Amino acid sequence: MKPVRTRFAPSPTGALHVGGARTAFFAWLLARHSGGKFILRIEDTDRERLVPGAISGMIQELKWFGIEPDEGPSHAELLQAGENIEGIPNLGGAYGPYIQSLRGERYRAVAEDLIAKGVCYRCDCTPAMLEQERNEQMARKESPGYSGYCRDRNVSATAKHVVRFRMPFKKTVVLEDAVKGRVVWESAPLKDTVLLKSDGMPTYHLAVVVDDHDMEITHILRGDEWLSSAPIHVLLYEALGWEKPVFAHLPVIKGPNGKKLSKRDGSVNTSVFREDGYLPEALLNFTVLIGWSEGDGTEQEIYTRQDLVEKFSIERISQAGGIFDYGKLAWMNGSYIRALPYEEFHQFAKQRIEKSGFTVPDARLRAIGPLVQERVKVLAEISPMVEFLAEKPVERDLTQIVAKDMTLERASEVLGRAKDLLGSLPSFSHDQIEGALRPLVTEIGAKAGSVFGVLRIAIMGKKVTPPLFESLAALGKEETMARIDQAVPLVSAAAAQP
RNA sequence: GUCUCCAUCGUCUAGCCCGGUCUAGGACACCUCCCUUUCACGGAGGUAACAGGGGUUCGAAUCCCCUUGGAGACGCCA
Repeated sequence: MKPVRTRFAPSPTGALHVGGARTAFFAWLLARHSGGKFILRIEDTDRERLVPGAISGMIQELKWFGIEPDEGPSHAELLQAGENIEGIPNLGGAYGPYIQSLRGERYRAVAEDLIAKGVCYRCDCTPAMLEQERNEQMARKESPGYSGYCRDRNVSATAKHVVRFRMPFKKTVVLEDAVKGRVVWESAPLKDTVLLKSDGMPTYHLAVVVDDHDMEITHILRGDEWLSSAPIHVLLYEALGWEKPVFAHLPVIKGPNGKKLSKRDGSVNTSVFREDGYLPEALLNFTVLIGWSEGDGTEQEIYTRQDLVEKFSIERISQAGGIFDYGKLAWMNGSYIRALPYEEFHQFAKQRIEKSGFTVPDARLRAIGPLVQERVKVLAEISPMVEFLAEKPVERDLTQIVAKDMTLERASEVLGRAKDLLGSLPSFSHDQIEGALRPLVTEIGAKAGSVFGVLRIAIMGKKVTPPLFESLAALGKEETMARIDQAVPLVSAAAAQP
């Protein structure tokens, strides 16, 4: 049994997408599960769509998820490709370079070999010719594809040309896919695909086959969208006399509308989820569960990275695509946040507050933090929830005070009484505050929610806040009294309005 | 248009390969109730699915065929 080697092979045309991330997770999980290697390879053969910084970005995003490839672009390679290496691990490995644009010679050599074998041929048709051909085919309602005009023209190697695969006229191509099962194609409609572009760069089809072979990849895990070009790859392996790796085509992740997940559906880039305050463990857990299930009858939904590594298997990958349910992700993320040791949550809270541009004394935050921790689903919700602790003026929407059993007049009374009650407290603990305020409810004769609601608005400026007594205790007596004093005239004035 | 893949609650899925134990299980969401100072958390219930039609069989969510629906591919993009 050969040691397992899997790879994630993104093209650096943008940021890491959750779909791509899940492909990476599956490949990484399989490698870790079987004690094999996980390789990162960059497929940057399209010079036009290349986005500077994308390679470093990919590596950083994977790192955020706690995934560091066993092999991948070294610093030297990154530099050659014009990438930044600051804060980027120096991967490297025995099968490099791991950036395809650095391996051009190898592909060209294989292409020459293929031409010599008669499997491929040179073609000098211009893009304009091809487009016209395609349009005519479409007009005739035929399936579009290259006619094979240059097949036997022996186009000179010195002319500007591409190299095409000579698709057999009649051949049955069979792929035993690890998730889809046996898939069969007839070669005829497959057409003569370009393998080497006129700029000397390989297309995906050539590069992927050559690299997976050269890098001794044993399992190709990739998105469903590649299934239709798999027969080309199978034929290439056969023509080259190379042993095929295991293919596993992963079910797609769809948006809520059932179509391919796109920015319109919500966040798609992992960096955006990070900024919103999703935890990497939660996002990983969630995405892995789209298209994979343990399936032993347990009701488990929350899996640690280690659980996943132990339990993952290619056999349990499902065939049908799944919709990315943002709501369920939010639930799961909240569950991960609640499970955090408080100190960790505290640090996250401090970072978030700092980013929001206000300051909260650490003692105040610490007093209320645990209550906030069980209330947020994403880290971004922390700041608005603790903003009342900041040393800055409170903005109050007094209209929110009014309820079925609460008027502004009565609110004035509530505030006046609360001021007396709280003001005479020797210490400002949760119990003391509750002891003082509880009797006020019966005294006023309104629902507890309404009475305490008045205090929430007056002191914290919001109707929905962490629990009142804890909040006041966190604020401290001095600040609480000051805020009541500020609110009293405002409420009286509002009550006096017609 | 051609090719390929897919099809269990609204969503993620278990069950399907090895038909009976499935009056189809879990989770998210939703609804009700409990807890309760708001919001959450937690707890107890509830609504909700085998796409349709034919076979095969004593028996089908499970096997076969067809239909329908959905998705992807058909580029000197990956």
